[in-house]
Amino acid sequence: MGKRTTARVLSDQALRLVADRFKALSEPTRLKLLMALETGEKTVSELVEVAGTGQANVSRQLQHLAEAGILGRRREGLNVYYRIVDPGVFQLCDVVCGSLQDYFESRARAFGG
Amino acid sequence: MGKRTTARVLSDQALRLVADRFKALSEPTRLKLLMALETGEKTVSELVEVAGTGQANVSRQLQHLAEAGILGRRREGLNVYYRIVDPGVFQLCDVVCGSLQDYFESRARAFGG
DNA sequence: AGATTATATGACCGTGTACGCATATAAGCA
DNA sequence: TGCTTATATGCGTACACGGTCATATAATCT
Repeated sequence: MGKRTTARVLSDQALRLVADRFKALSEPTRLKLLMALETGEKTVSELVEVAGTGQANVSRQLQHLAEAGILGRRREGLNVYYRIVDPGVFQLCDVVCGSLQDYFESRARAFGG
Repeated sequence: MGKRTTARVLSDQALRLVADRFKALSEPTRLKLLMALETGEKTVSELVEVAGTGQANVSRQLQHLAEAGILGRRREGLNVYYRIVDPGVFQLCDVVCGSLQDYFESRARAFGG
């Protein structure tokens, strides 16, 4: 699987969409919420416990992720349950974690690790 | 490959690193530069042609990507060549593109596509 | 109806950053 | 030494956005 010889071509509009997807994952708070949701749907209150920030902010970040097409929303009485609807998210995290591991391991070796 | 039953656990520091990686990919200009580099290393001038923005900005965005560990830098005379050093980048783009495709296709079906 | 609980939203502040303009640095050549 | 070209950087501006506080909305119960 070498380098491409033909350029990947995406319209500016498509590029904007891809960039927005990445932007949705570019904040620790949102990543923390996603990790908490990996084991199943949770209410906003439950997520506030985990997030380490206020309820208003959690509500906003959840909305952000929902608008990005990553989360789904379901009301049940007083509670609102959020859940992951885009299965690709954790694949992305795995790839990034792998890259970071490679990155730091190579630097560790550079110092005689 | 179903849902995890045990929570993914990443320290706040690790979360920051992952978020920063995603942030590096969260701008159309930077994505455009990466796509242009997929077929091989290029000089800043060549990249300015593609980017649709000024030389100063291109230089900055390249630096941003280099500091994120995604690009490498090599000087040769007057020119500076940038190249991809993190092979995971395009895997990430592919996953995102796949997710977006699923997303819009499901919405297309909702309108009788 | 009113009281209570869960969630969302308006207003605001501070910070980060993309971009453009001008200028500085680096490298090669006369 | 200048002169030219390629790249980087300081500065200013505009804007987006995370976070907090206070308040609004939604739903349930008495």
